[in-house]
Amino acid sequence: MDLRHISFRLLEVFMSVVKTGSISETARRLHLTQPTVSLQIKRLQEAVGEPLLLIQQQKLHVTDAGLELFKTCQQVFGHFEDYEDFLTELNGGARGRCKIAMVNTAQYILPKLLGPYSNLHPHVELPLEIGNRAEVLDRFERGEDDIYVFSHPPSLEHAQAARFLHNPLEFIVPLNHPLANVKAVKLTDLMQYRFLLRENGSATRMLFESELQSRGLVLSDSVQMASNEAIRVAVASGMGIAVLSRHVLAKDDTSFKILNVTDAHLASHWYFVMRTDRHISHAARNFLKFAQQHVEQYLDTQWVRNELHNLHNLDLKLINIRC
Amino acid sequence: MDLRHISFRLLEVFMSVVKTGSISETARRLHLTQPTVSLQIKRLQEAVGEPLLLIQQQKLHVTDAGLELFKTCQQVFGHFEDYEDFLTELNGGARGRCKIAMVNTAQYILPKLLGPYSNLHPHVELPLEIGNRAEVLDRFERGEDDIYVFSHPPSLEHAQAARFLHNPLEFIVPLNHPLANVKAVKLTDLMQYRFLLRENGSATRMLFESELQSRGLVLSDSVQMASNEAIRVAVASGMGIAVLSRHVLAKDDTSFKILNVTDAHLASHWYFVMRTDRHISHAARNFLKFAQQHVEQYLDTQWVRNELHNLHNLDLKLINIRC
DNA sequence: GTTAGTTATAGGTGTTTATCTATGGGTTAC
DNA sequence: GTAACCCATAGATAAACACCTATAACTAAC
Repeated sequence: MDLRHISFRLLEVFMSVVKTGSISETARRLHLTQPTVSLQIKRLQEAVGEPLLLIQQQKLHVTDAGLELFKTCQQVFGHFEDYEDFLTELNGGARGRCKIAMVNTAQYILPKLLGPYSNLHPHVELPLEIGNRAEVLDRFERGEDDIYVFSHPPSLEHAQAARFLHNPLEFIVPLNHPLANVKAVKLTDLMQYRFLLRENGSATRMLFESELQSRGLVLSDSVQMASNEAIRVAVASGMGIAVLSRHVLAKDDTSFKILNVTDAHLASHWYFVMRTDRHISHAARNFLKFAQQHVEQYLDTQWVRNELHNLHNLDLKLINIRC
Repeated sequence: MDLRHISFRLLEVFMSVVKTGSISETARRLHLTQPTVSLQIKRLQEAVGEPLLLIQQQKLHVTDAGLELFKTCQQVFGHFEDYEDFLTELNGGARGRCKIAMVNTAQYILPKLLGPYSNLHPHVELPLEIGNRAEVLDRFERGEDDIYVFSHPPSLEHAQAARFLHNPLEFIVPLNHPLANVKAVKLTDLMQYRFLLRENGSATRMLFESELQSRGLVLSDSVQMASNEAIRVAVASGMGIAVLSRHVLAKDDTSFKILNVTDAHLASHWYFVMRTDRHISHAARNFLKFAQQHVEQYLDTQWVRNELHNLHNLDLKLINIRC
């Protein structure tokens, strides 16, 4: 039996012949001519090396080998139907994987969207990668993930990005800090204090430092710390003051004080970023659609800046990835 | 998803790529060139309408859709392997159907062969048809069965036949018959008695009547009866005398007497007959082979005339039956 | 920076295919 | 015996396929 050159079309034709018990009838149903069907069956028989149909008493008769092949075909087509169902789910975004890499700070925000999404589509795998800006940029370079989350979008080629959330920065000081109860302070007032900063390259730090530079200000003292959490706790315990994303600060957290800095309103935005040259999984596409429709619902409405519609010129790309 | 033009070869190639994780390696293994494999995969992806493989970090990576397709293919090939096993059994004659039609008298003989054969190949279906000569000839005409058993072979076109057993006819009389204890009788001595005969067309009767005709003898009285059994019982109960196949008479049956007719040794042979224009099932072929090898073992050796080797120019014919 | 290894693409070729139309032989039904 | 079916075969054609070679582009390793 040599199936190499047997196509599924051929099996379809064969099955129809078995079902109708007639070559002519099959031809009519499949909009073919009778000789075509005759020939197809002949080819199939040659491939199988066994008679499948024969004529007895002027009637088409299915041999044992033919009947068994018919059953086999039923099974096979069943499997492909299952596969088609799988594809449908995949296309509907109900299944698959959406790999997301985000910078540290985003972990205060994104889970609010991921939670509801994951509940809606429990079969979608959502592996998350969290790293500092440099690490996430690396992953982007290598195209390891479907979606990247940055504040301060990287202006790389092959990148497309869209905002979804405002990202205001706040100055925080310990409760017992001299400025803690001052109603309005200026940026220059802060320069004399020790600043606790994230590592170089962090979007928050970049934003802050570029503001300082543009105003010709210089910090008198700074300490580098690896995480927002560490900085928040360090500030609360009096180690210094800091600039942190509003989203990092719980509303009811009274272990520090937020300053009202009247002459500096630092802010960036949170972006979903994707490579334009990579295939975008259905799950990823679907998650973005979900985000577009539900950011207002699941994130603080006052900060939402939903520009995700900009992304939806994503179309399915097949394998020719390198183009 | 449009599988119509997808051949099994294509799926094979795809599976190899998934297994090796490399297009080039697959090309080497399947003795193809790398572009060929590349192109095949591309075609398959177009047919499925979904990316199956993509390149991540310079490595070929199977997508969810690809992996699922791979699993589907495994299943599908599994089914076809099962089917191939089935065909193998079929070809070995271990499975299938061998439809046999025989004339009444043969039912005293054939079961002795069919029993052992059926025990050897329990999966072979052996539907038997039993009828008088005219009925079996009809079946032959319509090609309803694989094998026919006749004494006195029909000289039809599209028929091939081979002997396997001698079929001597015996004259039997009731125990209290005047000739019952006569050592040697002549055929003419019998003409005055009432003969119990099978229906017209029966091989036994044909043989007997042609013998009478050639000798210019005429029966004085005869009664027609439908079965050998009926005749045997009727003879035993004194209703008349009869000519019957030796094989119909049990060796230890003492309810009648076999005459020693010195001037008439009527005999024919038992034949397996087949149509030459019909496909011969593997099971039928196999049964004939079995018969050829085992007639001596299962039938009375003294009567065996094994000429079945004459049949074994049977070769497999595909559907073009009408030729 | 050269080499050896990927994969994709372009272009070419002989073969196979999926079809068709036309025809012939056979059967069934009237 | 004619009409209306059935199926098989022959012959033709355009498309698709299965391959190839040659080449380009990219990466990893030396």
